[in-house]
Amino acid sequence: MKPTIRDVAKMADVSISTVSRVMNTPESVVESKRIRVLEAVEKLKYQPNSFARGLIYKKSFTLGLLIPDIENLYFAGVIRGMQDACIKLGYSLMICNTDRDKNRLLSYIDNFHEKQVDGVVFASDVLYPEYYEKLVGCRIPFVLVSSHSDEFDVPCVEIDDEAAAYDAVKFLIEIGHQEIGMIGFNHNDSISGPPRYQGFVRALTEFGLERNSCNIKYAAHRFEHAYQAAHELFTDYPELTAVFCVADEFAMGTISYLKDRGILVPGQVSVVGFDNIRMAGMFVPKLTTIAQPTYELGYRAAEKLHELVTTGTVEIVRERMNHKLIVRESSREK
Amino acid sequence: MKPTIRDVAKMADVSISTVSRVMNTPESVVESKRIRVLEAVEKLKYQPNSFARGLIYKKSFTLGLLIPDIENLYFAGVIRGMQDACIKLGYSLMICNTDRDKNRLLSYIDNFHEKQVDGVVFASDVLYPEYYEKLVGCRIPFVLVSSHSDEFDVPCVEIDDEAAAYDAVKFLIEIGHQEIGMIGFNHNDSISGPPRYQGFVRALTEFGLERNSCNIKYAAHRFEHAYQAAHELFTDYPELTAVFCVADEFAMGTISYLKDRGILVPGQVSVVGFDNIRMAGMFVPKLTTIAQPTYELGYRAAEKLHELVTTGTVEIVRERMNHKLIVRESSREK
DNA sequence: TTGAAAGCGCTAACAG
DNA sequence: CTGTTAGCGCTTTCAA
Repeated sequence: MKPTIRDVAKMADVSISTVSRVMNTPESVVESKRIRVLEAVEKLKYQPNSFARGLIYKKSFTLGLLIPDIENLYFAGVIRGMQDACIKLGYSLMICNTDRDKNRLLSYIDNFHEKQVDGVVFASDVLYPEYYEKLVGCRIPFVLVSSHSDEFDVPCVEIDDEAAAYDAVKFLIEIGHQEIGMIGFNHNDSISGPPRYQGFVRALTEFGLERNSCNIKYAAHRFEHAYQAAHELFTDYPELTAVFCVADEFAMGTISYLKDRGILVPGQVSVVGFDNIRMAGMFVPKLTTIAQPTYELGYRAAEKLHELVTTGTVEIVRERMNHKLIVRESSREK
Repeated sequence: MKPTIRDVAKMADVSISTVSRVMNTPESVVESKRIRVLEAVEKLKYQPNSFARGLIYKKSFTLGLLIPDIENLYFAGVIRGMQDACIKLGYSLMICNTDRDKNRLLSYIDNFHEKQVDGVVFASDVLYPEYYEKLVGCRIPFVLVSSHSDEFDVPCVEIDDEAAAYDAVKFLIEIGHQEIGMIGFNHNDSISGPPRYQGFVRALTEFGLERNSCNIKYAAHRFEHAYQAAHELFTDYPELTAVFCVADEFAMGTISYLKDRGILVPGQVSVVGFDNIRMAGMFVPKLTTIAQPTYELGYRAAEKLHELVTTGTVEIVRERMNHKLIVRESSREK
């Protein structure tokens, strides 16, 4: 049996209130007793029971994180950032991978509710009304990371997807490409799909390249789909010399396809990715891409959630972080 | 305020015990009351407070998972498997990423202790005596995944690293390679380092190629280190036509290096990896590698831990799962 | 500065 | 079948 406060009290020959005091406000206990208690705590390896504490404080000091796909390296950074912030704030973290399954996500919320998490971070997916209502119904405060909601007024932290996509495409144009394609996220089940598409179109328009704005194929989230999308893209538009991919995985899938077709990257076609996942620098060729500050995104999201949980509100509802173009080997001047 | 059992009881006009019964043994309550209670539960979105429950059951129905590096895709599979097993078993999962930091790991154990997790899975790292003692001191049952301990008698589930490495090297030899090198894990801070090295040597010896057994460089866990190790390996042994890498990341780093040196893979040098992470099939060239059943490893580890937690012991202490050689494009006959 | 006692929300034994 | 009640381990008044 784990030792309880009573065991410690007995061993130190004091009352349980005294033990409780040394655990919480040690300065309010005379040194002699405090030392005895501390010794007993040490000897028994006593840890206050967090159930009993939770019952009283009505707080679990635990945060939840909902991510769509743990096999996507993008989230590893977010998790690390959130985890570090949690340590700093004295919270534990409960990470749940939904595999983009609605029911699974809903049942994780039930879980969070039951376990009384103090708040949850919802990552990088669209916040369907069902999710919103469930979270609100369970009275669980939450924030979004790499996502936002036009429909509901939910705090979030993300980058400016439109501007980032614009920068990527503008770069391609500035190094001389005139025939540019894109491999994007489906608009209906993705939050960053539309803004990245708009950024693509804006850059094109600005440089008088509107005719390119239909050179698009869509893929789900994995490189296999991007491989297929690249096939469709180059079948329909064989003249392309550059493609903007809204994810590094897509860029890898595209390059993989091009390689199988015998098309050189960046020799014949330039490819730029998005996210700057860790592998981007290891791919052959190394990826030119838009870097997202994933670690900081996660860190800020946790801080923001903490702010929401403790004060009941947040200063800035919609927070933006900076992206950055990183030029490596997968792109070349035309 | 979250509703309590009392609120439900009042609304349904029954006693709190009746509410408790419909939550736990519904068949022991007459239908009329049961329905009233269920309606009240629904209306109030009542969830039994898990602190109160935990206090009584002395169980948190939560398992902990300690992983060394969440940015390593190898663990994504393990996590998914464990998560699915947890859902099946009615447990929650608390994932902690140690970043291979001893103090961080130790403090996560404190955390687990405080949060009263019912057990923990320790992944893929060496179980130092400090860790073992702490876990035992906190009376937390635990199992190892992709790891084992010679020193302590701890249940574990892993593959046969020696045999897997042997298979990889044997494959290289059988397709005609005579000059083979290896990029391995350092032996002192890695659990699979020694057996994979032994498998390498055994295959070499069996085919009369012992002279190759010193063609080894070591790397830490990231591809950058493997890139460097590959540089050293080919500087010392330029005659090599094949290299066995103990991780897919190492294979990618090696290929990346070779590419930068202008050496063709698999044209001039064959490379085989280990793990079969998801990206292995997307790399250029696609990786020949040893596949580990990561999902199953995680799943079994959770089941095993559950067995340990509920029965106090496990049937099989050291459990082995099967690996499999997957031949793709990074290797070629000599 | 310290101890006794109430009570957080729930389950389970006990009576009825 | 159902209600009353005694704790689970802890924090926090309230007195002393």
